[in-house]
Amino acid sequence: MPDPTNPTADSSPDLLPLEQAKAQFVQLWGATSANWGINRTMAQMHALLLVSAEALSTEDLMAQLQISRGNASMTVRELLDWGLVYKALKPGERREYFVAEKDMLQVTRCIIRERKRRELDAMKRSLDQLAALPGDPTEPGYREFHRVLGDIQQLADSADTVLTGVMKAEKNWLIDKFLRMFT
Amino acid sequence: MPDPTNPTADSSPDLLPLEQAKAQFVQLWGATSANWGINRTMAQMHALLLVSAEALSTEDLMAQLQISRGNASMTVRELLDWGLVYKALKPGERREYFVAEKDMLQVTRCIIRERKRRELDAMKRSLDQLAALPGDPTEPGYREFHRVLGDIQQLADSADTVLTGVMKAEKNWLIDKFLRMFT
DNA sequence: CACAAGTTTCAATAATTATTGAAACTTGTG
DNA sequence: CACAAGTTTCAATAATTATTGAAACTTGTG
Repeated sequence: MPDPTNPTADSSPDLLPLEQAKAQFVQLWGATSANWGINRTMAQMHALLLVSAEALSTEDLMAQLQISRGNASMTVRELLDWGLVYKALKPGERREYFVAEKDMLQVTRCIIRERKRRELDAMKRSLDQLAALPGDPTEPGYREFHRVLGDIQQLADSADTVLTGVMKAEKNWLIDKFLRMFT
Repeated sequence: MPDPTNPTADSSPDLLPLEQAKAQFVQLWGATSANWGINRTMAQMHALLLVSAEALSTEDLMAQLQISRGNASMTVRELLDWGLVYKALKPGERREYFVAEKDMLQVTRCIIRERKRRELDAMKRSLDQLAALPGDPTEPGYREFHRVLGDIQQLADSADTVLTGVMKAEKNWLIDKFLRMFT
């Protein structure tokens, strides 16, 4: 139900240019996340906190993203779990505030750590199990199947090595190395 | 509606061990894909073709994955688009058969190429647009916002450099380099 | 310990995304 | 060019995933 009087629309003329730019960034980040198996609200909230100069409360997040209290609560907790956002308690205030980790290298590390743990590590375990299944080496497709499996395991190992390396990387180390490698 | 007489269940005793292992691999690949914004059928079909010694027809794919003709047709076309699967026409046969690209380095390249094009390149364009928006540098959050934006652009550039490098990499080059880098 | 302020949980529901299957289309062959 | 074999399209529907919002819970304070 589009409401032309609703002042939260993107191109609303009563937003400051900076606020408009921020809103666009939040939208962009949310849209991008769809391709990566991350839910839109989480990506938008992360984006919003990234470009906020001050800490935001659950109320602020609800208002700015137009989401329910439940959604805001669960999503903020998930961001805390990932290590992408910290609690910022204001002295004398009951209400909790949140700030994003702003160092993008640190952000990258958090994301790699979580996704590696949830996906790559899990997949490697499954592949190992699969490769260990008994089978008859004289069966026609046996050799083919185990070759493909081995190749995938090798690939997973390479990915693991690279991701672990990136996580350990110091600031600038990464870019230096890669530039040297690829140029 | 589970049907205990249905012989397509994973652990069916009338499947050869190898067939069971293949089926498990197809399942694993399909489940993993959920985290990556790739639909399950596409991942399962790719997995099935990867571990098939022979070319498979649309009929074969429908039967083995228990999917409709429409789904099979659209998914196989998508795999062709990505360059992950080739047509294999059998002389004297009307029906089309399909084989997967089996070189995993080549597979990696295809996937990187497509995802980079669809996501990273698109995102970089949006970020550039966003950074070019006019704004008042004296506004309180202006500096903060543009710093974050710049950091993200830098990160995107690094990712671009790395991915482009991987795409150009020769066989073994990649693993050699990475092992040298990270060990 | 009663209460107010705030947070979390989770069943119901909405929104989104994937799949079906029948009709339309294409293509090769007698 | 009629027909059979096969393929593609796409509106309807099913399955999945995200969100709401009210009730239950927690926590700090007078």
